[in-house]
Amino acid sequence: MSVKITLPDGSVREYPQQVKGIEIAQSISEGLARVSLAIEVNGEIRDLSRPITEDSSIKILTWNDSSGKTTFWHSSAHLFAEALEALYPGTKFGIGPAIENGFYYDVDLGGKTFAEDDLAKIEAKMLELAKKSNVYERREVSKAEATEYFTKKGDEYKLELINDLADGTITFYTQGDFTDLCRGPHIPHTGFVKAAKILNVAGAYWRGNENNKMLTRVYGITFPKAKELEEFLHLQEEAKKRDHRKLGKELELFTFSEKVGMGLPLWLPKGTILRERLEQFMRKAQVRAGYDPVVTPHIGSKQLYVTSGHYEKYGKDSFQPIHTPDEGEEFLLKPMNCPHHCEIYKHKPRSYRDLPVRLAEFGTVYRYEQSGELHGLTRVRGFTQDDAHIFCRPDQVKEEFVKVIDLVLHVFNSLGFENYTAQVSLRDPANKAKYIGEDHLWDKAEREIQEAADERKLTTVAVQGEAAFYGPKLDFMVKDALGRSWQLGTIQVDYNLPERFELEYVGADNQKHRPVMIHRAPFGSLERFVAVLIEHCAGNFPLWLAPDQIAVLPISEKFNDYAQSVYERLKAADIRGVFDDRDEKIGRKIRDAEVKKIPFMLIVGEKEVNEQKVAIRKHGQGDQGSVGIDEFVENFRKECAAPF
RNA sequence: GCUGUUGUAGCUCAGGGGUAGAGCACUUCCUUGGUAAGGAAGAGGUCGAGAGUUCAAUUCUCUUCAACAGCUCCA
Repeated sequence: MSVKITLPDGSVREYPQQVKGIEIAQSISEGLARVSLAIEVNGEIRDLSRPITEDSSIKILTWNDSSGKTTFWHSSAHLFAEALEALYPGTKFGIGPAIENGFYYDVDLGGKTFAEDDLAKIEAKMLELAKKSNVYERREVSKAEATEYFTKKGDEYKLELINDLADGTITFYTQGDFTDLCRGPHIPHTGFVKAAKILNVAGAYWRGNENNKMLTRVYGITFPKAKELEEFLHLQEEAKKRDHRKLGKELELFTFSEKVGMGLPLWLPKGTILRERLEQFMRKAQVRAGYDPVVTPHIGSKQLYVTSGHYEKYGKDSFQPIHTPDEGEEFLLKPMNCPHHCEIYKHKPRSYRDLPVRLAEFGTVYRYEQSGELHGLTRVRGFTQDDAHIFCRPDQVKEEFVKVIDLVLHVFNSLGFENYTAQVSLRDPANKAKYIGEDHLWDKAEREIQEAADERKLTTVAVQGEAAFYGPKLDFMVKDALGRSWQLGTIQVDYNLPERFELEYVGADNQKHRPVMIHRAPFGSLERFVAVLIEHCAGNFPLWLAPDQIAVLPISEKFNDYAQSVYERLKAADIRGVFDDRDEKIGRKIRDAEVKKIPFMLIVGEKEVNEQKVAIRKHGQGDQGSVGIDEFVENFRKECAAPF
């Protein structure tokens, strides 16, 4: 008996039945066999040591395959656990999966906390055990046997996991003296691990439930070559330099004050320019797309939010009502703009001919985020949404939704955001109590979102339980410099608030009908968008956004008058910048302007005064030669063209 | 909110039971310099806040506030 094995290049080879992955690798080449970590068999990743019993399509996985890395890191989690058990006997283990960069393991250290040198000790132990090249041995065990093993070991977490597994599906993996409950697969042996680093240690609730005990989550990463670890750590350092919190401070874009309150950003003058440029960009795009700007107050009476359902849903977890001298009168800081916009819609009767009505507002909202959640500008307690609500007829929903997708993509393209994920955020079918509204309307809304996304050929991922309480969403997720994912643009279909606010329009049949609402914010919030933008361009903003576009740098005081006149001419041409007339050498002025990431430096000395020119130096690119001022302004305008 | 770590000058950080230090930034003076840091002097801090231990606390203990990492949450 033999099996037909189809390789990734389409070629088919015959092997004896029970052939092992490693043997296939060897038959291809010894070199491949040496670096093989696992094998993909008909889409399933397996140990190289497991026999293949039927005709299959396979792929030998190495470090160059992402699933090869995943397997490597998962096996490294076991190696970590082995090291931990050797150093700290009695440690109990939760789960230890591979993640995007490395792995983590949730452990119960019985009250112990790690110090710096503990981490170094663990790393050393991991490498010591790796050197033994211990084989990861797979063993199928009965539920009873598995239970017995971990009962004896006294690991209640593993027992809980086993309890949820069906008998006959349980496997153990053993390497060296360490045995773990694990479905696998694993790399052949520990010897592949040549570098290990414990990255950080944090708390994590057992099984992600905040009512459970908090375990210690240890994050680590390993590599098959020491040099790759160095490179990884170097990249991490580089990423940290792009952190918007660091750049925001250095470039004087925004700040926080304990006295003002946590999570309440203070926009500095330079950050405000950035923000206002973005607002202007969006305003123009929205006027073109048929939106009407509106303005509403920062507070609204409690009754408004009782009607919308926000009060019931978030009342206890939000800023508490503001009381007036009048007995029983309460106002809430607005957490959303939609209720206000509903009332604008309602101020007069609407005809089907008027729809869609698109009301847009840069609305500042306040949400009482948990203290541990606050994070620079990406998660704050007061922020401004580029919000709008589209009130339309049911037959217009899809068309309107698609138009909004186009607007979001226009924004992302204009700012060079290419690596976004379009996420269809659905409700959690297991927990419908979290949401308001009727099933069939939810189903309809979810369907419409997916159809609209398909129409624009967006690659989407659907995630359950991520919907807003009043409706499903299409969220545009973008990663920050440190790999954390944030929701920027969002589009939501809502059948519920129109119901709650009793919104109506008169149809062609002269009957009253209920409109549908689309909530949408292409930036999401200005704060978060700016944060991600800062990290995306590392503080080197596109010219049309840069707070300071030019710096005029006289070579000595003698040329200050000419430099000043140059600066005034540029200012008159709406070019933003600084005039550095400090008593410093030109090298110093250049350095300071470079550090501030100012796109253009205009250097003037004796030569430029005589020729009535300016010497141009571009940020990061050095001397560009000199030109007349009018010529510079003209070139600048071309280069500065905003995407609107 | 939870677990852990951290909190010293505007910024980045050192120090440590006897009321504090560096570099950069800032001010003044010297210097008038051609493409990434010229020189000198000066000023600047209740050592996050509150309480306790002590003859003495910025240092030790507790509480609290904030930041950071992760978890949980995110209209």
